[in-house]
Amino acid sequence: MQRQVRTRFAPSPTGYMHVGNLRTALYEYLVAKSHDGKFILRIEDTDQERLVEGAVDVIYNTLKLCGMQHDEGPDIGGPYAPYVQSERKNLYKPFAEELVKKGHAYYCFCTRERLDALRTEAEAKNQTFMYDRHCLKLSRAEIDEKLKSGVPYVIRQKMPREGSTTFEDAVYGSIAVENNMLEDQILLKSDGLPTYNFANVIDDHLMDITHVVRGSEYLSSTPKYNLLYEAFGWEIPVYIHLPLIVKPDGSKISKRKGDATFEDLLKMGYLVEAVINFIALLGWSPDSNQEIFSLAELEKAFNIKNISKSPSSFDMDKLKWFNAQHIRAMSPERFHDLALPYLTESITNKDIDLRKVSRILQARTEVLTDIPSKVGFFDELCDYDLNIYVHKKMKTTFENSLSSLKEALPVLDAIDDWNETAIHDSLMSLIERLGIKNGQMLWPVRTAITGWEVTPGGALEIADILGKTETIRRIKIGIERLENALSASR
RNA sequence: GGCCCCAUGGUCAAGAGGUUAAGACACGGCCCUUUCAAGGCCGUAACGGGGGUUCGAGUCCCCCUGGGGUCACCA
Repeated sequence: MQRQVRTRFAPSPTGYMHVGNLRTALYEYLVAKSHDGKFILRIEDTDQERLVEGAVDVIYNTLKLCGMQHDEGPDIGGPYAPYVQSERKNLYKPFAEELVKKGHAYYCFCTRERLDALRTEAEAKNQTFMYDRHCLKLSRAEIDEKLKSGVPYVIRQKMPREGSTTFEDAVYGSIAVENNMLEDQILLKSDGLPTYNFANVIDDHLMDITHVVRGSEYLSSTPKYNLLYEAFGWEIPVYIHLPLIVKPDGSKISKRKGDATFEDLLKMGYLVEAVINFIALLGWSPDSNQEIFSLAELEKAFNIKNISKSPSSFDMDKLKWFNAQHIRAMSPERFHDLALPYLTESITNKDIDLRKVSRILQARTEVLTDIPSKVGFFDELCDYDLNIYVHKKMKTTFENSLSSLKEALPVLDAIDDWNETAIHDSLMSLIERLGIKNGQMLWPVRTAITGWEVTPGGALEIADILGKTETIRRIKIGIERLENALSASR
């Protein structure tokens, strides 16, 4: 019996969720769920200078919205509580001290000033700065003395000087790094809190995390973590480093550069499930050619071996397509619920049946925010350029448009039970009787009742939605305007 | 710059030595059609370069080039 798979999403509360982070969360969730494992949420807030109010709620909301319910976390507790690093603050120091005793770490009393000076100096010489191990040379007595007199200190990891460290990654394979490239990184900060680099190892071990999933930007610091696990004699987790999601220009998606966050995408009219579907396929591909996935389907299809190594770029066109696919696939009821707030932005006329508008819109909507600009003509008929009556392919002119409208008027007026079928039947038999092409009747009618060159839906659907009175009124306006134009030109 | 990673059409990507090098987005065309969509059909378009290994290389090795990541008392 193997250990139960446990993954963890360990964001720092920054107040927003960018898509790279969200994808990491998704893959962590999928790795766990595809193995019947547990998905844990842990908040990494050891940077006291970057605390953001309400930021943790953003994380909860996002996971909830996406349907990636965590099995353990700060809000719901669990056997490894607490799940917030700042609430675990007292737990890390003894581990750091243990490392000092074992000779894998040491106290460092260097001031920031000294470090900064060293760094500046190195930069001036165009060298890579690396801590000079100044405090490693301190004697036992000197250390005790400084400790006793309360000199601020940090604890640094002592890296081996020789040899190399190798680690295995489930997607990148075996990676080796020369130990002399590893800096004696800080484990415990002078405020007593651990750095991410330390806390993450301690917590992953304490919380029994079996698979560490994170972005490939952590690849280069992973050897240091391995050394830590080894120093403690702990079992090393499976590492799953994910290729980066980059922008179309190839650069990293970064916070603070105005790149769209998950929240932004929702505001832009994208669906949660479309975003999830899209990012699931950025860096992973299924065994089949299937492209449209629900979260539940992803849980079944996901596997670690199909994660790719190369970075992929976030293509809004493709996202838009996924969004359109999900919109088309949903029930008319759900689409209507989603569309409603956008519809009411440009339709205030209470006589318009918004449910019917939704129906003609569903196949024509790629993002929800497209909606308001598509339906304004329902609300009121604006002034329009008469030239739109003239359509080459429909073979329409001012003259035959006018005559079609005049013919249509009494026929429509005669309909008692105004509905799409009745309108259809009346107009179609009229067309047959007149012996003209459908377009020669329907194009002018649609033009007259909308005033727009392009509309969602055709003459019949729109006439039905507008209602008899309004349809007739608009056709009369069309007739009048066309007559005026024709008599003026004579 | 040091170290690490990556490299198939514009984009996402299949491909695990022998394929006419899938599929999708975007783009173009055609069909359907009362506009626009949706849908259907068709098309343009790729293995970065050079050396090896092999009967045979997109697939394996090396070099180059290009791109990215990382070098904090941030995570």
